[in-house]
Amino acid sequence: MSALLDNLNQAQRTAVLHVDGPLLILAGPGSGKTRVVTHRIAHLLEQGVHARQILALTFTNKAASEMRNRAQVLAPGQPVWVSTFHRFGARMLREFGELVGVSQNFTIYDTSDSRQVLKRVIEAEQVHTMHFSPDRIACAISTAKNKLITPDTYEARRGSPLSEIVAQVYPAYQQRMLQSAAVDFDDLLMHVAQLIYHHPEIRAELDARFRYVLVDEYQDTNKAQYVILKALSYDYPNLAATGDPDQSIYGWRGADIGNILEFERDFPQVHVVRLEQNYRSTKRILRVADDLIAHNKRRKKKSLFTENDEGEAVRLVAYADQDLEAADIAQQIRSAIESGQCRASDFAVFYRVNALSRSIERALRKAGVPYQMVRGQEFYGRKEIKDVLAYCQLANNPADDVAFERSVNSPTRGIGKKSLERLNEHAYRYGTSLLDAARESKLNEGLTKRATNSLLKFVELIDKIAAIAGESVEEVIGTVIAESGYTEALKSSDDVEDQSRLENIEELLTDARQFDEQADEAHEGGGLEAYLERTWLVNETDDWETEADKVTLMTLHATKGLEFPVVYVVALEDGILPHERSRDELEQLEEERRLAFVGITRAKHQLQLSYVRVRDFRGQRRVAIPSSFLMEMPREEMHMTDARPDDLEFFVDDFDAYESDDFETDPQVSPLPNTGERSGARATNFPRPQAGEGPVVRAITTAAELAGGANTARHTKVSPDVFAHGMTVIHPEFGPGKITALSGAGKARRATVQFATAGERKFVLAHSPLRPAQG
DNA sequence: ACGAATTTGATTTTT
DNA sequence: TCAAATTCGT
Repeated sequence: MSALLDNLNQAQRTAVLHVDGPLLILAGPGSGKTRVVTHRIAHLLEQGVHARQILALTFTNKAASEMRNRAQVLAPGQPVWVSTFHRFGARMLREFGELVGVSQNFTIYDTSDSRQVLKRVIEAEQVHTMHFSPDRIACAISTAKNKLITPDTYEARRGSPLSEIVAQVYPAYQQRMLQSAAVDFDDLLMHVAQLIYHHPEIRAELDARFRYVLVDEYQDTNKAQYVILKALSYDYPNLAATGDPDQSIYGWRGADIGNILEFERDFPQVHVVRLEQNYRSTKRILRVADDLIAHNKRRKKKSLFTENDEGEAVRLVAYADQDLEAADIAQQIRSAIESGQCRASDFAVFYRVNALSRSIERALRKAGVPYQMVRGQEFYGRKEIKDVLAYCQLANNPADDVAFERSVNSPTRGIGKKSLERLNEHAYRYGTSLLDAARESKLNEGLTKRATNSLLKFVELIDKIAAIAGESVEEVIGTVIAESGYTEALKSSDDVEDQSRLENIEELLTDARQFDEQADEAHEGGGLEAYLERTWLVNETDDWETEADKVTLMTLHATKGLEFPVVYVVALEDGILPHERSRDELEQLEEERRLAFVGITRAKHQLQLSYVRVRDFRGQRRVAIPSSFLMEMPREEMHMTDARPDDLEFFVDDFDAYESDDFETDPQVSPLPNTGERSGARATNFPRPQAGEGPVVRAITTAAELAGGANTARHTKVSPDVFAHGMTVIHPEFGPGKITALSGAGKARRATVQFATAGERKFVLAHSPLRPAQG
């Protein structure tokens, strides 16, 4: 017992020793939250609480396995159920789903699958979607589900065309999903909430079953999750929520920060514990983070402190472009490793969007520094993997029309669009699944002999797979591969892509084998459905090798809960962080600020923030503006470096703006001394907006936006529409050329130009320096 | 019906 | 830039 409290501070002990009644742990970054939670679990067990009565819920699989493992160490042999919300939902639905219309063998559709369904529904219902994309509609449906608005309770708001469309599409979509025995991610929560709401006896049973519920990252819960948690904490109100409003970064997914801000109102008898001592970062890193987050209006004030060292100044570096940014970071890491003081795994590079990883990757590769990118979804999301799994899915759930459409003609068996249309008609008329429609294809007059034959053979194959579904997963998938002809089609192709597809399928088999072995060892779980469920709810992020000695590259969202000795956050630029889509709304802007906060507070000893003057993004070059967040950090904690290369010709040539007022420094602040650790680097003033409203840096954005991009100042005079096929044009670098192809209009207008000396090039005209030749 | 070729359009974050 | 959608040719 006493061992459990060793090395814990007062606040932490209070939390660990809390047994009954609601508990709210407000845990700042690096405050030892996971430690407290796991120790509390161990303490509960010591107090005689049965392991089965404890339920710990997290958002990510990564967090779940971390917690599970650490609890395992403290209390060996007492298997506490640690699960993600979605897995928990899935488990509940397998048990009780029939009560809300969900078949026991349901399939979980990922975003692209459910998007597919939505498109079909829109088509079938002949809904006029006006200018709203399926994405937009899907998003609205998702938002509704997160708020527990069901198809019957959804009401179109007057004056909102989108909501009118949703009111039409949502019920049809949901019906189609249920018909296919499929649920989407949001359904996993919504159906459970519905279940509990409509069946008080089940609610009571679950409340009693899970007497002690622990929730991690409570600030990220949405309404559905909130309702479920409350329902599980009614007769036994032992809900322990951990979270930090300042780390709420999933508002866009329906997370309601109000849940944590109002926890005390929801549970008046709550015991609140604040963990404010940080054990992770240096004083200076923490002050930078703290100053930044203090700019948020909607938050609970916290006083973060640490007894750690003062530490080095946080570095803020301005680079000329992303390649220099990447190269310098790679170089820094490389020399630190070579000096023997650090391992590659001490370093992490964070960015706002995945697309920004490219230059970093390239530079690290070039510098010979090992790295790993943590990106979700990749493996199970690959086409070939989904194709193979679709056979299994269909065998497990014959109503799964998405799986049917995916597998029926890959590899191609002569069942094309027309035949599928016929099948769909038949299925619609008789209210059957596509698989059953295929079974009856002899009765379907619209089908050709050839198609009928293929379909019957396909049905036979699925039946065969279904028959052996009880065997090991490896065997099932092996059968699919052997009998579907999928790999043969790949083997006979000489496309290099297909070669790697084959390898991926091999890997899938290995994965399945491992799953079988694990299930065997654990004497539980296993089976095809369990495996499929894992592919639906688990991504690679979860088996990210923490052990490997590699630099970690990840998006800011993926960093939550992690820490690294040295952290780089790149692209602190306006429009990237904060992201451009969050510019108008204060709430969203604050979320971006929290995102930056989360990234910064991952750093233990060293932190470098950087931005770039010119960024190539989505194939376009833009003059970048330093993030406004940089102005909100305390400059006395930071060391500013302007890493301009000595030769500036390139930029002077291409960017008039570069030497203009736009980046002029604030004369009132004296420059920091140059420490000269990098050649060609000089200390400079912090770029700030000029006084008064409408700072000059802003002016660029506006101009750039007006012209549909940057680097247009010199070229705006030439409208893209003056160009015509066959016209002779002049390019400042490539010289004269002839337009051989044109497409698009306005700022999207593109041209292919055959140059006399430089060969063929393609341009987006609005952003190119091309001009018609005179005369 | 199929695959190649071309065009278009869209790009945050994740269970 | 890159993937999806559409058109085109066989």
